Amino acid sequence: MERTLIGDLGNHTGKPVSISGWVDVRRDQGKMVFFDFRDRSGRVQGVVLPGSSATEAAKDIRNEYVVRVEGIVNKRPEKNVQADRQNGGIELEVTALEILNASEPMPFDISEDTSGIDETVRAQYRYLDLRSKRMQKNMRVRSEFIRRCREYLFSKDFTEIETPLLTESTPEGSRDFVVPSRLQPGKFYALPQSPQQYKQLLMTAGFERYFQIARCIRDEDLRADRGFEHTQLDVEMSFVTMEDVMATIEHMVITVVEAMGYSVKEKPFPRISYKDALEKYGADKFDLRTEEEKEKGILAYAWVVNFPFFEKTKEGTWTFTHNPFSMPIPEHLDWLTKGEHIGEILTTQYDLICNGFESGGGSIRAHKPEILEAVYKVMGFTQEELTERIGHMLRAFRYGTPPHGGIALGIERNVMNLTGETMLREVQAFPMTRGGKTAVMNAPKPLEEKQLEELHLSINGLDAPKD
RNA sequence: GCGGGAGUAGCUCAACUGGUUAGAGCGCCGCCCUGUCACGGCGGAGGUUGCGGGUUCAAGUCCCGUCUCUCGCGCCA
Repeated sequence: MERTLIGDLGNHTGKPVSISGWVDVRRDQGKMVFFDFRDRSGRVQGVVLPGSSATEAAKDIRNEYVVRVEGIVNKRPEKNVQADRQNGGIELEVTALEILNASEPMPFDISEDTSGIDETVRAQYRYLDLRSKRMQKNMRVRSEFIRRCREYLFSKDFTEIETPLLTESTPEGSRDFVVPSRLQPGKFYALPQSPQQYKQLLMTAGFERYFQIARCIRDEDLRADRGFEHTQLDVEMSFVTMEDVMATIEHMVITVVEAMGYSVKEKPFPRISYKDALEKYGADKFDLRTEEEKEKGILAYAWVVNFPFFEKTKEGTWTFTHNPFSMPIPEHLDWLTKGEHIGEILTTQYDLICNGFESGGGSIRAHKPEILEAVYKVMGFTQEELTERIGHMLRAFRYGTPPHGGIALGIERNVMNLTGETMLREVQAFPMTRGGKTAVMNAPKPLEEKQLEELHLSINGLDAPKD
């Protein structure tokens, strides 16, 4: 018999069906045994009546066993109807029970919110943690958010393009994760901190509208809302102004979150300058919701603009505040190329704020070599240094690179706002611990001697603990 | 790298100023139960108190070291 999803059983009243799934809970009454069966679509109560051919099997079955069940969908007797529950008006009269796989007792209770369970235990059994209702919901919200963004961007003629994971170190970025090269002894790849340079090169390549669900990897210490790996919705567009990018993204975000059933506090999104934000809220991130709106799960977006391009370092030299590949606002372009009023130059950067988090950020980019060069010269790079670091970008800009700009939205930050989670790990399937240990698997680990040899590496007296 | 919190049964926690055999709830195992829905009742098993030293007649408790988890700071174009 063909499998019916539990969520669809209501359409099969009075008929024989077969379902497959997990035993959510067993309630053994002696002569009668009740089960709640669960699959991806929901739950239903099963009854094994006295004298049923399934009675013997029912005695062996425990919670979280995987079973195939045959039975008849019956309407519940009036007094047993559970109106507030899925399938509360029906139950499955079990005629056959097949154990597809047994299960040991759960190491912790997955029938309720697991956020109180020790993180080490949750990480070790992440596949069980993910069975819990809240984690299932978080992963599904994440999937739907990504799906709807994709659909929106496809509808606006964007092309989805993947960029390399094995690449070159980012100039002046955060610390790189590096991968030793086997074919080029003593040389290393860096994992991307973002697809920034590649997506600009895709504008040179003439795609005009690009996006990618891009993994970004940075070797900086972890926080509740920050991991080694995160995913961003990376977007870049040609022939656009700040207004064009902001309008596109604003419309996408509103379309996506409203389709998911959320309410947006203010449309169009309010805008505030960096200077005013600091004066008004004391930070460039702020929460515009009232207490009541927080409870209702309303999303309060805002744009922050007019950031300074440069700031002084501790050593007294200049560095960029957001992105060295950005363009200054048009009125300040002259200052940049002449190297004047450095501290007063404003960048085309726009940050999207939502409920107190930075939801995304982007800018109009430098698309002419002399502008990018000017930025690096302000930061004290010599001609040789900047040729070494960004020569490939300067060259590309000499071959008809169109004016362009873009943005990146942090997927986890956005899903956190949608689900009300405050921990990054709660919206990632297999997150790391704060000490950098992977969920379930035991990475990082020492390499085998043979692997080290192939990579032309030695542990060189490095104290590598043996597991 | 720095500072705070935590580590006791499978899970969540308790155990006073150091003092009987380290307890409870849930879970687990066994028996009973024909309408339960977090079913219920009775009984039972389960502990290297993270690890290693030290002080003491006596350490879960005090001291030193160490590991792990976690929150924050530094860091994070």
